[in-house]
Order: sequence, then C-alpha cells, then structure tokens
Amino acid sequence: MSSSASPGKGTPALSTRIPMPANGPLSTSTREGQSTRVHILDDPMPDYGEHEATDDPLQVLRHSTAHLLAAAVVELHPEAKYGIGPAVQDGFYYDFDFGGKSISEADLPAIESRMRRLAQADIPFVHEVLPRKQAIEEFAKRDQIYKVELIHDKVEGDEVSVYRTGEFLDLCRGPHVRSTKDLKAFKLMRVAGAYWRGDEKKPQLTRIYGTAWQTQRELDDYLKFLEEAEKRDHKKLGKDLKLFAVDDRVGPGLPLWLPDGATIRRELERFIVDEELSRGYLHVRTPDVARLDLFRQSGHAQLYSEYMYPPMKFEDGEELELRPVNCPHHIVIYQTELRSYRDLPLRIAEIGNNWRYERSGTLAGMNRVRAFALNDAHIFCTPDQLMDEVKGAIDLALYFSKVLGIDEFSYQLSTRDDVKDKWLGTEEQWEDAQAALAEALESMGQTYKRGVGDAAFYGPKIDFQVRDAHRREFTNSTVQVDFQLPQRFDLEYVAEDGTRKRPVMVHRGAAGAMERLFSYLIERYAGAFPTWLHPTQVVVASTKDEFNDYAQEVGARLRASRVRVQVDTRSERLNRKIRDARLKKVPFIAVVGEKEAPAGHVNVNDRTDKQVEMPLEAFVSMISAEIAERRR
RNA sequence: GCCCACGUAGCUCAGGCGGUAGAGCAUUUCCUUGGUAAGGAAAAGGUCCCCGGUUCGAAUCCGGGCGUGGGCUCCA
Repeated sequence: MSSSASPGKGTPALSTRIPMPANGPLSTSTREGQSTRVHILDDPMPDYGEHEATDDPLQVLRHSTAHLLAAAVVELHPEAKYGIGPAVQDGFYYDFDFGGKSISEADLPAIESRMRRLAQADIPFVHEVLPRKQAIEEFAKRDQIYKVELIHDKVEGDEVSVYRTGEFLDLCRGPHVRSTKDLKAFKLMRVAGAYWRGDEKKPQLTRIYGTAWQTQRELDDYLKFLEEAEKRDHKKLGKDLKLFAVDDRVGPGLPLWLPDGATIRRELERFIVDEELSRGYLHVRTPDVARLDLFRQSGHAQLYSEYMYPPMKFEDGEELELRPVNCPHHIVIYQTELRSYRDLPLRIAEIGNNWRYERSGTLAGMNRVRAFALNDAHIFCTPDQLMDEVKGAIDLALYFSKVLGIDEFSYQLSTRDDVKDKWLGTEEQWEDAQAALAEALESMGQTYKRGVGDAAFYGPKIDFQVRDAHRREFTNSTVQVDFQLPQRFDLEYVAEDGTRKRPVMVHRGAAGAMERLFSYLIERYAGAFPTWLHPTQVVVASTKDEFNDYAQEVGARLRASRVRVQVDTRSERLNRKIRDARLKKVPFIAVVGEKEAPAGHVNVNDRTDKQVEMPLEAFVSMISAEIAERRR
C-alpha cells in the first residue's frame, strides 16, 4: 500500500517524550483551519516559506544564529551567495552557493570561530523596511541573486523587510535577537547538499547545519543526547546484537535478517497475524511478482514507475514485474468470487514483500530498504461501512502501538496534490475521502496535522509518524481510503436489492513495514527488548562445570514451556557469563550452583539487578506469564 | 541520483608525508572450576573496498567505480 506519486515536504511534529533539553513550546496547540472543523497542529519548523515569523525565543535565537552564520561565511568567502537560513528542529541551517568551490566539514571550525568573533563584537540586528526597488538594488549590488529571486517570487507589495547585521544584509521578516552578543551557545554540525528551493532541477547549494541553544548547558545536553542516540542507533545495535547484516554482495537496501533478528520478527508477525485474525481479517499469501499488465491496470506502472524495478521480459513475450505494492493481488483475490453485501466488509491481509527501487542516497539501515514486508491489508466495504472500517483500522494501529511500546507518535492527514496528473479520480471523491479520514480521527479525539500533497495517487491517507533515536520522523502505519482502484478493476458486490454495486477500499498497514518497525523497536528499547520479543529470554549460567548437567536440565524444562533459553556451560567464571548475558540485554539470567541444584531452584537475576532464588517451577510460571501477557 | 565525509583482521580501531601492517575484543587449543559485568597462556586470522594510472616499488599519491553514514529528494 501507500504508494505516493506526489512531492511533499516532511515536517517534524510535536515531541512528547523523548528526553531532550528544554526546547521551548514546540506547539501542541491546535487552531482552526480556515474552512472546515479540521485541527491543524502548529508547525514547529516552518519551512522557510520564508522566514516565518515566530515569537518562540528559541526559534528566534536559532534564526538569528543562522544570520550570524551567513554573515561569517560572507566575510570569509565574499563570493558566496546565500539562499535561505531558517531555524529547524534543534538548530538551524543556511544554504550557500560557493560557486563551484567545495566546502567540507573541515571548513567549519574556521567559520565557527568567525561567528564567535562577530558574536563578541556585539553587532545589533537592525530591522529595516525598504521599498521593493531599493531592496532589489541592494541585493543585486551584492550579487545576491537568490535573494533577488525570492523578492521577485515571494514578496508581495512594495515593502520589503530586511535585517542588517553590520555589513550583512538579509531578506527576512524577523524577529531577531537584539544583538549578536545574545548568541552564545551554538555549534556548526555538518554540511550537506540541498537543492535551491527543494527542486532537483535547480542548482544544488551547500547547506551548513548548526545547533543553537540559550545556554551552554543546554548545548552540552544536546550534544550528550546525540551521543546517547548514537548508542541506540539500530544500525549499530543491529550489528552488535547480531540482529541483521548488510553485505555488498547481496546489495544495498537488502538487509539479511540474522537468526536473532528473525526470531524477533517471527514473534512480531505471530502477534500481528493472531490479532488480525481475531479482528476478522483473512490472511492470505500472494506472490511477489505479477504480470506487468496488472500494474498497468492499477495505475502503478504509469504513476509509480519511478520506484518500480524494470520488468522481467522473457522470450515468449511474458513480462513480469516485482510488485511495489500488493493491493492488486488482493483485488484479484476479491474477484475470485462474486461477492455479496453479506461478505462485506471483507478484510484481506498479508505480511508480504513489496519491492521498491529507492534511490541509493535514501537507503538507511533497516529504515529504508528496497524490499520490505508490509503488515498490509485491504478492506473492501460499502460506503456506509467506510467510517467504521477506518476507525477500526486506527484502533488496531493504536492497539499495536500500545503493546509494542510505540508510545509517542503523531498523525498526519495527507491530502491530494494540486498537480492534476498526479492523482486519479474526481475532486469530489477526494473531498469525501479526506473528510472521512478527518472525521474518523476527530471522532476518536485525535489531533493531527496536514500534509498537503503527501497522499497516495489513488486516495488520501492518515500516516502515523514515529521518531527514531535521533528524533527523525518516519511514517510507520497508514490508513488510506481508495475509490479509484475499485473503479479501475471494476469491483462490485451484489447488494441487498440484487443490483451490482461498487465497494470502497481501505488500504492499511497497521504495524507498518516489518523492517521499519524493527528498526524502531531496536531504538525504542535500545536492544533491551521485552521478554516476549527477546531472542534469548533466559541464559542459564552454571557457577562451575560440575553443575552443567543441572543447568541443562533447567534449560530443557524452560524449552519445554517454549521459552527461548541458552545454557552457558563455558568454563568461564560466573562474572563472565553474567557480563556476556548483560551485554546481550537478556531479560533473565538463571544462576545455578551448589545452592540451587540440590533444591531444584534457580537464582534469577533480571535486568533490574534484582536477585531472587526460587523453585524452577515458580520461575517457569513467572516467565511464561510474562511472555503470554507480552509484558513490557 | 546529487552534495560532504568515511571504507585497514569477524567487530572496534591504531598506523602509514611510497619500501607489502598492529592492538583489544571475538574465534580455536590448553591451563583454570571461579556465586552476580571481562581468570591466564598460546595459536590462527588481512588482495589495507574494487579497477586503472604514476613509480624501481602503491595499503599510502592521482583518477574512476562500489559501499556505508549524514543531508537534499522521497518514503513503509
């Protein structure tokens, strides 16, 4: 599901629980949209639509630091042309055109020390309003072509708001801090390429990222946070804990699930499938390929080809395509019988592989890959049933989130692009679908933000956004309403009155892609998975070799109750065995030795360092209950 | 795909302004039998990412690939 044919701009939403330095009121308020009863979350990181005005002192500070950066850069590189420089989450950036000169991170210290010098110079930020013509002249005089372009394209009326910091002049609404002296705690972080105004066809500028805070203390905290995030990074833990591997010979974006990672995935899939079955979903299995014609009929071949693998063509004329989505397969299943209204809603589910040729630069660990297994389902229902089905899908996603520990996320309602050839259907259908999604969310008391242009080509969607250890936002689950595919495939059901009617489809991925869910969970738990998920639930450690037999018995007993257990009979000291189990973040260590063996006991040590000696059977029932309840 | 950085043993990294490499951990073997976060010793382990170029000589310099990371763009 969820193929999108439209460009959009990711904007991070509110944060709730990630431990972070205080960072001001990052907007949890809602305000009324212009037309409907739609709640829109204030966007904490206004895309410089153009130096959006804000009163948040931290954002003002960061924005001012961006100016300081540009001022320093222009002093050091007089030929540099500056683009835009907004405050963003945790900091700021500024984009420069160095005219072919390449700037690397090695250049940052020099720029940063120039910034410090300017900061100490106590230069005031001076606001001026210039007549349009004069503003253009001022920037043209400095050869600042990007600013001139912005005035032409973005500034309406004759008044142009600019800020001066010494020699440096910038097009900007402000507000700013009073003086460069107010900028004390900042640090340049990295350089990156960024296309002018986000357009790949326009020149690529050099973006310099920095972070800025009110106090040195907060800056230090932030840097510490980054270090901690590094330790939770799923790519690092995936390697350390032997959960997954990547290898050139297999190919980029094609990770290998190692035994322990695969164990976790199996548990997740069991949990997901069982829950869905109990909620009336029918689980199916369908092939990863289909004739290309199937995707022509769905529209993917036309509107989504950018992400599709080239078709496999055979001598006899056969053309097979690796599927980017599995909705067409599920549609074909729908059509294996003539369906009655009594069959609806028909919920067809599968955890199946989808294949998308993501651009090489976008791949990242398990988070963005080229083949992924989606917890996907397609619900075929009557228009009357639509609302309940959407709510049901949201409710399921919430349930999964609760059990899995996804305790912070935000909703985005992704709506249609303005560009007509990027979507199918009529405006009316889209309005209906968008209204249905909005209403479902509102009736469930959920707030959300809007992502204009982020919809799939066949319908709008609700995305559940989660954040990784670095607070980068990702879509995990989605719910999408689709009037288009039923039409393109001429889906129908026999209504109560005997006539043929067209069903509506809901596409939903309640737990998202297994790969992305996995990367999220690794970071969420920093590898210390809840017992039901952990690849090794118990390590049985004997204190010396003579108790190895008893340790094996304990292991066998636990295994008989389907507990995943490893018996550590190495001729190592207890300390070593404990340490190794701890490093693997194993939930329980059962120590057995001369005290426990004769009594039939185990000495249980959990991740909180508690130690309790208990009869083996008591431990078996304790851990079995914990696993069965999927306790966190 | 584009920009920047990086790519040395299974892992984490040293080293090397040109003379074919080193540590710790992991692995194997031996010794050790030790009660809650590393017992000791020995061995084995490398086409220094790949391909070209310069050079008497390249892991080191140059060029081109590939891969990884962070961005852009996109997205499950």
